[in-house]
Amino acid sequence: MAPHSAPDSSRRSERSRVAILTAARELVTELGYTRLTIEAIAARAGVGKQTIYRWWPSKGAVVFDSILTLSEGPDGEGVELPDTGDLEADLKTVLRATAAEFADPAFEAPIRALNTEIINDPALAETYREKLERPMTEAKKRRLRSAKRAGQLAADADLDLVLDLLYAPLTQRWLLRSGPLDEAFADALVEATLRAFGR
Amino acid sequence: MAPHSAPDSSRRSERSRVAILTAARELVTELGYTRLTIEAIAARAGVGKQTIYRWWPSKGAVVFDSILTLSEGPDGEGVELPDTGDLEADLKTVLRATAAEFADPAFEAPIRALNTEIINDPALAETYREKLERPMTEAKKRRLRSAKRAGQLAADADLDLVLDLLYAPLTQRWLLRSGPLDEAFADALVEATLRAFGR
Amino acid sequence: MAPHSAPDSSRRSERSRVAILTAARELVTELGYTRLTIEAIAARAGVGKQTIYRWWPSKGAVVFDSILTLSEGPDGEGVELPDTGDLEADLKTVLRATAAEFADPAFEAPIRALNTEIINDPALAETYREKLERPMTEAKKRRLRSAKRAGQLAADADLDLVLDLLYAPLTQRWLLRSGPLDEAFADALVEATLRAFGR
Amino acid sequence: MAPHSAPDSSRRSERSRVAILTAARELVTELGYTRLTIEAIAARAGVGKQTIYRWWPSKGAVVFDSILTLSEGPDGEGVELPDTGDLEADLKTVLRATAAEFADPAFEAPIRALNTEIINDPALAETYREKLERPMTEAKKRRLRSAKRAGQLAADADLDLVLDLLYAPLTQRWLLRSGPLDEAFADALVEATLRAFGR
DNA sequence: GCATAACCGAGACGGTACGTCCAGTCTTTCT
DNA sequence: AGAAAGACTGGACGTACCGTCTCGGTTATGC
Repeated sequence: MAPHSAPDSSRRSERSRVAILTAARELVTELGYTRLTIEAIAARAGVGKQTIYRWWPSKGAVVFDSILTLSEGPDGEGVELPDTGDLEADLKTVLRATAAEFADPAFEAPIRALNTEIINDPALAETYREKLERPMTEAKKRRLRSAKRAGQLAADADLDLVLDLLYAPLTQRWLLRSGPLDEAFADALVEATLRAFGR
Repeated sequence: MAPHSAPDSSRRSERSRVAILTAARELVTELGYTRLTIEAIAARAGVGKQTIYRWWPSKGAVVFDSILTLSEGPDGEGVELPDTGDLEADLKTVLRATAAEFADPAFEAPIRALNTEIINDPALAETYREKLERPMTEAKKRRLRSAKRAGQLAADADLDLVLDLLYAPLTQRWLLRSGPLDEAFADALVEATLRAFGR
Repeated sequence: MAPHSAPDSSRRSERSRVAILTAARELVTELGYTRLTIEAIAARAGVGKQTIYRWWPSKGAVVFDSILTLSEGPDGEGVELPDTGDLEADLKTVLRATAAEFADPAFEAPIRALNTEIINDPALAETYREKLERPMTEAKKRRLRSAKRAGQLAADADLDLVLDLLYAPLTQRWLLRSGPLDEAFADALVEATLRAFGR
Repeated sequence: MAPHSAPDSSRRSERSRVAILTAARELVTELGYTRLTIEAIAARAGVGKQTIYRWWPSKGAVVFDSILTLSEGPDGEGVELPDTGDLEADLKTVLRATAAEFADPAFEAPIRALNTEIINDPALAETYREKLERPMTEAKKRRLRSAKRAGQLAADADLDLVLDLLYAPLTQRWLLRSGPLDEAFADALVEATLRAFGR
């Protein structure tokens, strides 16, 4: 079990912890991050404000934790990308799925909230990379290494750079709403990246 | 001259307008966007709060305008990228410069503030693209079209996609602090992109 | 007009001032002083809490002011005791009236509140003596001096002491509920005091 | 021994009881009654809050009990006033001593606290009269009856009234800080009272 | 050339939320 | 079972800002 989902202390009320995280997730979806308040979370969760302040240092930290619980199945570590043997097809599948996820209104508000916080809070950014991004990044790199072995990716390709080329434009367009986020765009990203690093 | 820098009315006090924008720029650097308040801007500018509310709809709009004045020379439209005839060299120059700008503490706080607002405010995002991004994008595209003519870039290359590949990873790394932002990274981005779209 | 009933500033909202004082008076009667809260006063008065904190330093000060307005007719200074020429009869009238006032539930809660505050706050006690007690004391002394001139009171009687003997036992019994507060007691106080200082 | 000073149960920790009462007495002196909190008492006494709530119904009750222990010698009933045969001299001695006690800073805070509570809590007032006041009152009355027998006090004097005249002005002046509390005042009270009830 | 209306600085106003403190209750662990 | 410890819900505290609203005091035309 991931450590953040366990009580920090044996005295801690699991009931309250879950109620707070649930309320935060709901409210950030309903109101957006800026209009979300600690008082509203406490009220919705049926909890004293002090219980929130006792266990989280800031609104951002609560929301962050509430998002962590979203993306966490029974086995938080077992993320794996499809590997059909065809790198281009697999990447297109994955990027199309990511683009679709960005369009899902249930994810939109929390993820924008998360990014808002991360931009302005280096400490939270560090936690984010550790807890959320790294497992995903590792899974992606495993797929890319498999592609290298299969001769579908240049052996000397910098995997971090490859992932940046694939994902940064997608995230950027979504965050700044600077262009369409359709499957054509996802495909074009994959194709361009593989032109740069393929073989 | 851009309309936002001109008085909206002949009655408007230019002295106050400048004082407010200056105070906003200073305070966002000192405090960060979140801790910045309209009251503090008014106090620092020696201005009544109403004068701010009269001319700007939100804190974000003030900060946005204050950043506009930053990036505006005597002629806001005349941005031009270097064109030595060597696309790769020119792009590396420009991307290295962009990376350096991101590291400048005088730019850091306001630009983070700007991005925070843009993520959460679609209307502001639209204005941002119109006023700040488009002129830059146009200049970049002019340079890329020149490269196409010179046979240094594929004739059918999607210029928006090329620019995304070049700039999104840079911006992303800076915003999320997810990796080093050095000249090697800038160069690698240019090289990869040209491998994908070169010839 | 007494100074405390005028706005401290030309900007001050008379409507709010009166609403706050009225709400305080009502609430102290309904809830008692201890259970009275600034938040409740603000809510009942339809006023922001800050408006209370802007003009009064403490809950005690608000309640005190609200009581001042109680005991203030169109002419705050013109208190006068009856003077029929018969000191004993007049004092009995006045002390009986005082005892009756203590029994009036509309006065009970505020006056207990006032005493609670005065006991623990020397600054408030000073204001109390200045604003509420002194006018009353002066009126009482005027009556006693008239009695001296009429030969009904020893010429060398210490008027402060006489007033203490008359009033302190009454107030004490009421505050501490240490005995009956009836007309017989009031009469006995007057008789004893006149035996000590009469002629 | 008075019941409040004995454990209410054989299980009760005498160590905790004493620690709580001591902490309460110290804290009321240091902070005054209003700023005194149950939490602070528990912390200073090294005791769980529950232990206080288990044995006392309110903050006032704890403070009251802590004051009882102050005024309680090995034999709580054995108070006796001096009886030299000279009533006036004896009363002056006692009233001067009372005035001096009021001036003692170690007594000041607790006794003000006690009065604050008594004014607002009829139940506590009853207990107060029973436990603290009555023994003192009885002792005083014994001395006055002795004076009656000696022909120094009118045989039909209402002893409660006599005591009110002697003590209420003293207590009043101290509580409301309405005048000097010196020996001259104590003497004048005795003299006036004996003029009213003497012979 | 003088009124008059928009703008200005100032700051009080009704509110909302903050982050803290404490009340009084409940639960866990130890003795 | 009582006690120390301390987390819990709840509610008030006093503060900071929000965005709105007067209040006088300049301007700066436009009648």
